[in-house]
Amino acid sequence: MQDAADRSDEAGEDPPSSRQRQVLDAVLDLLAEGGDAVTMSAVAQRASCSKETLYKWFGDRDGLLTATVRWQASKVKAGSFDKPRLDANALQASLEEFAATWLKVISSPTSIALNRVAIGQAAGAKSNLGQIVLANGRFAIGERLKPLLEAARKAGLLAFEDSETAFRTFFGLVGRDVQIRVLLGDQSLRLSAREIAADAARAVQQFMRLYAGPQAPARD
Amino acid sequence: MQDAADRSDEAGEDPPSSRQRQVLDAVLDLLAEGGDAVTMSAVAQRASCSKETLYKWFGDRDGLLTATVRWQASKVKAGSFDKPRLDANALQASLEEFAATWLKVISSPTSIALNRVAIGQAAGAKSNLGQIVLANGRFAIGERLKPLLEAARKAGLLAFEDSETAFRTFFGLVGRDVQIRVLLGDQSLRLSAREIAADAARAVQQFMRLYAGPQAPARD
DNA sequence: AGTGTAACGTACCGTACGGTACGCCAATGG
DNA sequence: CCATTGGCGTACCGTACGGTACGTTACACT
Repeated sequence: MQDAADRSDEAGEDPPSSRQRQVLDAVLDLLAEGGDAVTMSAVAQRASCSKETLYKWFGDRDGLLTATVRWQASKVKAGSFDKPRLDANALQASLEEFAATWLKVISSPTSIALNRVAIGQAAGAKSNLGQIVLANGRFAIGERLKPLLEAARKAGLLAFEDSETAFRTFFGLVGRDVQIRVLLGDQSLRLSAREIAADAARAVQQFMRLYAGPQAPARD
Repeated sequence: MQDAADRSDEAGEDPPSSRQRQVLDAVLDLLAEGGDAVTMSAVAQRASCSKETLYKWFGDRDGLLTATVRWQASKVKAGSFDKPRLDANALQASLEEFAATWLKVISSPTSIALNRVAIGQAAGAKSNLGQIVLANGRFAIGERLKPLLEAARKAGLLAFEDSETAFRTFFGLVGRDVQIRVLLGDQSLRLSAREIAADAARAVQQFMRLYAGPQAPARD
């Protein structure tokens, strides 16, 4: 049977095939309609494949979930920063876009469900699903934002010692209590596109106020 | 048997008896050593009581968890604000105490485990455990902090339109990415008492900078 | 002491779910 | 046209856990 041989995907590095992507989309579907519904049988049924195939392709439930997180992350990868021309307006616009994107992601049903599952798994010692989610969420966005922050510092628009610390403040100003509230199922929190834009603008304004550099335009 | 009669605790309002508190402490124990270990049998064994008693007292697993959350919350209730004399230093000290207490709570194993369980339950439509946790966590601290913020505004130390919004900013500046990271099991985040104090001081300083009122002392 | 009640311990039931086995079909390749 | 392979569907197994039943013990009240 040579299990070890065809388990090169065990490290989770191989990009999924087209059929596999269909399966992962089925997982995402199920996830979106209530995280507790994601059982191996349900996935197999939804994706019209057999459970045995699932186990062959993904090893076990954890592997399936891990692949799903990576797949979802690969879809969201967008809006990276590459503006060589950086003035105060461009910085503000870029930061607002980052903030709005981030808010949209963390309040999306898919992300909520994924985070819930990962957090549930994080209780038990086994499984590094939480790490995967962190790497593709919080840390990925940090790495994408830092170049922008550093470019802004170079241009004198921002001033800070450590870009990690500056980013964490930005993260806090943008997310505030949103993530914990949606994760705990707070129904009173409704984020429309308009509110997201307003929140993003407010967060960026506060951030700029805390981290304004020598070249930053004077405020009021 | 008159079930309905002796189920006056079904609403979850009655304070637990001493023996019941022992049981709840057992749950807290189990919770702290890995949230997945909290099974009804494990609780019964740890608390040296029978499962039947658990069901009689708490109705079902959800009721037990709910009672545990309330019990834990009742232990943490501390450090409320009642200083009539409010100057900049007192405000800063109070805010820092709030921030430090909050950081200590959300990074404690008990709180992490409790939040994980509640988030896990929040996936399914049933159970309002998430609401309970929110009410005793995020919202409780909000209600405790707002009087302080409003007193500070009255004294001209802070300026803001809406205390809820101001609080949310404070919340974000204090918590930043801490809660999501600990919930997802990030091992690289270690919060010593010293770091917590430093973080609290930084958050308060940033907050005061954003919300300084007319009577606030000039900075640098 | 006798009776009643609360609660302990344990055994038990049903179900849900992760994981495996196996039979069948369909396409591909000689 | 036949054989091999990959994948579908289904049935099945084992276990873990929520919830229930029941016999027994310990204490309280009269």
